[in-house]
Amino acid sequence: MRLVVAECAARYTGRLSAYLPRATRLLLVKADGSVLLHSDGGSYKPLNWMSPPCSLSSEEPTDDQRSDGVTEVWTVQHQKSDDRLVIEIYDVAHDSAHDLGQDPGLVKDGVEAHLQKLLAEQIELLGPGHTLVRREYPTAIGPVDILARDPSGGTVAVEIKRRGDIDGVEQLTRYLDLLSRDPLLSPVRGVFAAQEIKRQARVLAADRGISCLVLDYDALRGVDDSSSRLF
Amino acid sequence: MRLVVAECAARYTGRLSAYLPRATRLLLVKADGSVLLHSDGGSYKPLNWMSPPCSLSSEEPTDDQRSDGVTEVWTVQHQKSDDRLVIEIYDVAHDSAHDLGQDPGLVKDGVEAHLQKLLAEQIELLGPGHTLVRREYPTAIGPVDILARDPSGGTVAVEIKRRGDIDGVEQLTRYLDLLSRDPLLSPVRGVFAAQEIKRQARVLAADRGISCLVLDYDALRGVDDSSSRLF
DNA sequence: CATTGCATGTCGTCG
DNA sequence: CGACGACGTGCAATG
Repeated sequence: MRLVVAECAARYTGRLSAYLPRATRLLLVKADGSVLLHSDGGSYKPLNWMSPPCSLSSEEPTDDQRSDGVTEVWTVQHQKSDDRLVIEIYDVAHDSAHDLGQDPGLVKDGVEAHLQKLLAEQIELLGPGHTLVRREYPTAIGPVDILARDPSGGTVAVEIKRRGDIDGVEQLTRYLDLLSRDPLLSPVRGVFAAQEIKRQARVLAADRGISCLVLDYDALRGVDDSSSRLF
Repeated sequence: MRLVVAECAARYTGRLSAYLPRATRLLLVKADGSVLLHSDGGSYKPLNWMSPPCSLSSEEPTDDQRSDGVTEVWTVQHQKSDDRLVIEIYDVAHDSAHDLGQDPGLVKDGVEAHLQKLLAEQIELLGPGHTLVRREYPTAIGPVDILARDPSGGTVAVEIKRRGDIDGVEQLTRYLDLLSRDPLLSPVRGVFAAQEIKRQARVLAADRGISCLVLDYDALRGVDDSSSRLF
């Protein structure tokens, strides 16, 4: 990894065209040739960048550029597309290289997957007498998160999201359309389950006869946590 | 901006829990206190990070940590939530600070906006005799990208995307449902326009009687480019 | 300030 | 390798 702090200007052309006026920034060159231009604020997204696979080449400035104060020109060209980032470098304040080695990578919990597992284990949250058919019930247009039976023999299709948005209701609606054509499953009721359900999603769900179920992650985990069980 | 290259381990807790095992990484501390942990690969997304507004504090390691080789512990706490990033620092290979000043920011072209403008100017792409009513035609559920009239006096609602996905068809369907209730507009036909239209979106559109229009950005620009005009 | 929809999204998984 | 959905999505425009 090479770290350069320098006054620079940059132009990106590819899926769009963008220009970055002259200012002092961090230029981060990774081992795979990818480049990030960071300012001293904003979020984790760089002002401009080139993703791997790409190649970096450095050239001498033209006479015009040199008279403007440019000391070096970097061209970062994407390997598989015509995306290109051209960086004009003026004064360099810092330049260092570091060997980082391979990174073991991030270890993280699932979220939607975890909610799905927990709700499947506590299927009675759908109402008394409900039984699980299966998680990830396959259909022609994709898997339904949870399929269950209610006590009267009807089917319940559950769509689970971390945040319940209008898109999730649309998705569940498509599943319900499809599933209710199957005489072995019909009638099919829909349940939209999420940690938080937006007002618009709630309205759309109500309009389509879909129930909403707010999931309390901590409560679900609490019941699941064997250390908190009494039996 | 402070740049630290060090062997470190990190734990994030907040919307999820994640752990980053011991390895050498870049720790980038911005002026607003935000922190990015980058490895020497991947794309512009850091392995772990804390977004502003947040505060960074450095503490002495506990005896256990010290005996493990930890020389310093950083705690980055988000101001408005309980998101927290704790970084255990082992050997430090590099540590430098730089004054970058304010950044003028990125100047970029629009994309969907540009496509919308170009299609509005070349509305005959919808078919001969079509006329533009207006761009961003307002409705109760949001603006329709383009509204036009066909030669028979019917209305055409156009939804424009850079990439035509199933969501865009759903969005257009909601507009069509709403618009066709207006006797001044009815009948309303739908056109789904994008630079690239996915197969599933195409199928769903066909099922709902919506036409698909693939936009060639270069061709649209070519016609728009005054230098290429003959008149 | 909350909501909405785009993004040079990036990143995983699965066919 | 492409497509599909989730994301600690981030981010700006908008009511």
